[in-house]
Amino acid sequence: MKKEKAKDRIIRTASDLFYRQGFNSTGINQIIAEADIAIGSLYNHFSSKNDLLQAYLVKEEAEWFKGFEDQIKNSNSPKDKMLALIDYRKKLQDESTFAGCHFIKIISELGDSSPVISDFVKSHKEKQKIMIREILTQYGLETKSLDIDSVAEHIFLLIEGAVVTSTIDKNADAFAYIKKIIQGLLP
Amino acid sequence: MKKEKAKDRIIRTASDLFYRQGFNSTGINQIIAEADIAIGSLYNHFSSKNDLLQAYLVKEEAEWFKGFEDQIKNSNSPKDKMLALIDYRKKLQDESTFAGCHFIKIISELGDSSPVISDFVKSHKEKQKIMIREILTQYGLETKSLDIDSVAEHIFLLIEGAVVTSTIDKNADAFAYIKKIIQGLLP
DNA sequence: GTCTATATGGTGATAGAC
DNA sequence: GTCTATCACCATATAGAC
Repeated sequence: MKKEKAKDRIIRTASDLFYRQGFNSTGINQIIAEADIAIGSLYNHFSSKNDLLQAYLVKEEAEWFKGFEDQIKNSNSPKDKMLALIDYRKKLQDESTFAGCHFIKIISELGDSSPVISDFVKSHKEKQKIMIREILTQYGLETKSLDIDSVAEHIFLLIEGAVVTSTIDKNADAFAYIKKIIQGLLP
Repeated sequence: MKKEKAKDRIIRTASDLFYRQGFNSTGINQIIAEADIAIGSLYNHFSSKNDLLQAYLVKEEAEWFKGFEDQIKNSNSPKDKMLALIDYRKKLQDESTFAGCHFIKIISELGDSSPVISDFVKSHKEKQKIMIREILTQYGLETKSLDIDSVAEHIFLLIEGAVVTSTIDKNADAFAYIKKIIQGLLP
């Protein structure tokens, strides 16, 4: 196994700190200390702290979809895939001890002060919605009673609600609720 | 009209800045400058920046429930009250140009670093849930088909999802969706 | 590419005069 | 109760040696 490169160590450390402490509460000095790297090296790889933030979000999005593909591997029916999506969001919350969604967190912290970040997050959530619609589409023509757009939005909003609620409550109860509801929504 | 007192001016200014810029991005110096107050006066009224944060959240909660009472004034049926709740959350988002929920924002920014704040937010959301259950209870015994706890949780999660989604999307579309869904859920 | 040293300005908080 | 002056520390970012 090759030694982890400086740049990777920086971004891994920064990601972890941004997520756990928040972006503004994480200083450059802490990042370089925990990554065991010099400040000059950091600014050699990243032009600014904001640049590092963008790299963090890009990485998280890639890992999000990769992790979901993993979760869904053994699901065949559209219904199983949708339930796997709920299990996946629940798993992410469990494993982080309910630290919340990376993307909701950063928007909550930065507001609209950085349009690049706002646009990225909006686009990320849009991708998730599209994914939900694609799963619903796999039901095929036989279930034309299914209003795909409406059901997709309903499911998406329930999941987002469950994620923020479980973050506040520090437990996964909300996921049990929405799993039951969504099972009822699907044929 | 009496002149606004120093303490009130401090908390009003701080609240506005905490909400728009975030807590960590707002410095004491900015607060005293915009409130046109000396730093010694601020620390005379509040023992720390965290103390000011608590005062902000307490004030926001009081205003939240007061504003909701106002919104609901002309609603008689339980159904109208529930729809008024959705309109109220939508109105708060519209008026703040989708700046989001004060309580979700602060938890997203601080994580679990301040248990006093975490507990306060959790308790605030619990109060909202209880309120939803109370409205459902007003349907009375004749609609025993209504599983109050389940429907309350369903409605609550949809609203929370709509609030975070509208914050990210910077539009109120999600509220139109959940209003339709919730109308369908209620007798 | 990585390092040390440093620049410049802001941070929350305190002391003590009036 | 409000003020000014000041503390000790930390922020992000840059310069230049190796």
